[in-house]
Amino acid sequence: MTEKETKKRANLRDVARAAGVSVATVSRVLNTPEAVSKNTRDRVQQAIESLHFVPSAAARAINSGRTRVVGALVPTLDNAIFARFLSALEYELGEFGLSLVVATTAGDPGIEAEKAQRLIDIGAEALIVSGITHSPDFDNLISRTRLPTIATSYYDDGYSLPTIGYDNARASRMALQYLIDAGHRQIAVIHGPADNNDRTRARLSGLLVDMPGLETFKFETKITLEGGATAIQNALSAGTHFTAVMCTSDVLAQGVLFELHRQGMVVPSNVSLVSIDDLPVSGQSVPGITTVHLPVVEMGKKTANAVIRWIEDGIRPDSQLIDVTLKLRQSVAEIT
Amino acid sequence: MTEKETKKRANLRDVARAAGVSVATVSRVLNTPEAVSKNTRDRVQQAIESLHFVPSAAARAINSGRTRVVGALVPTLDNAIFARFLSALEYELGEFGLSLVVATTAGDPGIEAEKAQRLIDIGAEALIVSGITHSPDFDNLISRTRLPTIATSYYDDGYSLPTIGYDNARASRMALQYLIDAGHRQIAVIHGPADNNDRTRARLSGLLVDMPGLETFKFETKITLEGGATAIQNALSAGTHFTAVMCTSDVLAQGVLFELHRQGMVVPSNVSLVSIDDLPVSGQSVPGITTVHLPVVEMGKKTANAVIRWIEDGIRPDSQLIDVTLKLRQSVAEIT
DNA sequence: CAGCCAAATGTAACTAGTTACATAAGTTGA
DNA sequence: TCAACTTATGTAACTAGTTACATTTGGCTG
Repeated sequence: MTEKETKKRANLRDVARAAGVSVATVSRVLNTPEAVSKNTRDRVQQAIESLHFVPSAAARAINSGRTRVVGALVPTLDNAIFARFLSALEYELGEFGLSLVVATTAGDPGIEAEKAQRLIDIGAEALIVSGITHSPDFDNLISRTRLPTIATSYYDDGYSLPTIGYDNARASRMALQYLIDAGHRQIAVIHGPADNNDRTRARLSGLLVDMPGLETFKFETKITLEGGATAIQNALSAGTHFTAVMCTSDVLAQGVLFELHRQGMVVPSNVSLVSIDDLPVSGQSVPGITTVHLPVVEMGKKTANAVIRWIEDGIRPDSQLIDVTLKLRQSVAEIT
Repeated sequence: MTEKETKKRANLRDVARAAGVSVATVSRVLNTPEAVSKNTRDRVQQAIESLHFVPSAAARAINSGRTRVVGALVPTLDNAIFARFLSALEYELGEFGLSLVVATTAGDPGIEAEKAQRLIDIGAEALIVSGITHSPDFDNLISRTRLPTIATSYYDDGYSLPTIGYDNARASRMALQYLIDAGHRQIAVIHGPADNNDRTRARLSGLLVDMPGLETFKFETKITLEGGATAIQNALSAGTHFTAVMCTSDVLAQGVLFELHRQGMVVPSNVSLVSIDDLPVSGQSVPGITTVHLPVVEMGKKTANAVIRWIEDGIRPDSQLIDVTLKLRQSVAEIT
């Protein structure tokens, strides 16, 4: 193996030397080829090919001040609600030539701060996070770097960062109200961990309706199918009477539905079920689950566009409230 | 608004000037703080704070030659099988200080080549792709740039890039064989688009078992719950007789299961069902679906480690075959 | 108190591009 | 035929860091 073969990547100067031109000319071939005569252009192209030259992204970035990278921090990729959001976000950013770095936090503010630091280290031009509850380290980082950052899945006009999201409390109240209107008064509420999760807390707060005779029984569990199944088992064996189950996310509702099915209970004739998210599965399951539609695809688009305006034109976006609607399906029966 | 406020980010020189030291000293405070006296260090730190100084990632990268970014190209984020893979990949890469840029291709080789180019443009140190079927543009790009690239979800020792994945043909044959062993001879096969998808094609090829009396009826559909539901409707109304359904992915199987349920057919007493993927939902659904477990989390880890060795130590990984196993659950009945 | 060494800091040359400005060559018109 | 202009190319100074090497400073020893 000769010295030459082990040598590192060719740079602009190497190409210029090989083609017998100046670095400026090579740069022109790359960026404004029409400004270079066909003859020289071909010669430079050939040198580029034979040296396997690929321009350094870092060197370009240092000049333009742009990395064209946006970072997103989400609790997990395992819940389709985030995957769908990221999918829309990635697509829309891509339309504007921006790339998306995804970092998962497992819902841990410490990990979030760490990964946010890393995203900044790699030169992310903007950050997208979930919710408005973050660690002091994270808050300091954002205020110190003044990096364009948008909080999603949560609307709060008073927050220090622009928020693009929905009213989580309203979403759960809509679901609850539907149960109430159908005559339900004893309701098991199955929700994810409330610690460090302002979306969950907001959804729980939305259930604090002061109504005589209304009883809710809360069961906390992890947001997985299995978590939903375990929680409804607990609810059933707790001996409390309830005619309906309300889940704070569709993954839980799906787990509940499966477990009820397994136990021989039929939705909605034995128990009613409502939820929040409206993942595709809630439209396909049997019965279809009545759930509050969270427009995460729309949120992804709006977030992407807001980010683009912010980093491209320096216009800090206003917070945006995205409307939610209750999707009526077959999982709720009237209590007569 | 004064000139000063609209000015752009502070750089090393600005900090040095403000602290009354040289750029080298500021750089030392950042990288080897112990080499700087407490006094100067504090002074520099203060200047950094007050100027909101954040070191430029690009300038760092230009010196180190490292961006610490890895790019992954997947067909979609909407299928949990890819989300789970990326999740494991991101986690493992993160342990080594690498960030993951995710790009979706919608299974289109043209988009894949485009996004690969963009990943290279932003300085990705390595690429991870799905399968071994790519556009000529993509192939040229990889061979020209010699960028470390690993093909996943597919094992093929003879491919030009290292592959880390499973034997897709074997996976589907395992599922089929299980049906055959249970006495099934008429089998509806529901699969995703075979165009541009070598995983699907390999899975279909695994079904070409030469066995007297064995009949398979193929139905192509899009890989969504709804796609599965539509396909099984078509299979039922096609008038062909089958005692079992084999799906090439769990999302389809789930759609089939829901639709069969909707039609009042019971799995497995009326129809048996097998699949490939082993998403969590197949363990929770009723009945649990017998499906071939694809170890995507393990694949994510192995891919991450291979990438790290490649870019960190220059050791190009060998292809790795990851074993698949049939996960027995309750969706298959014996034909007697 | 000179001499020596280590610690602290500075100078300037790197990394790999882009680009303003200068210059050379070739074309056109008076 | 020479000024005026266009076109093509080169020179060198930027971008924002890192780092090898040089220099200064201070403490300790003989």
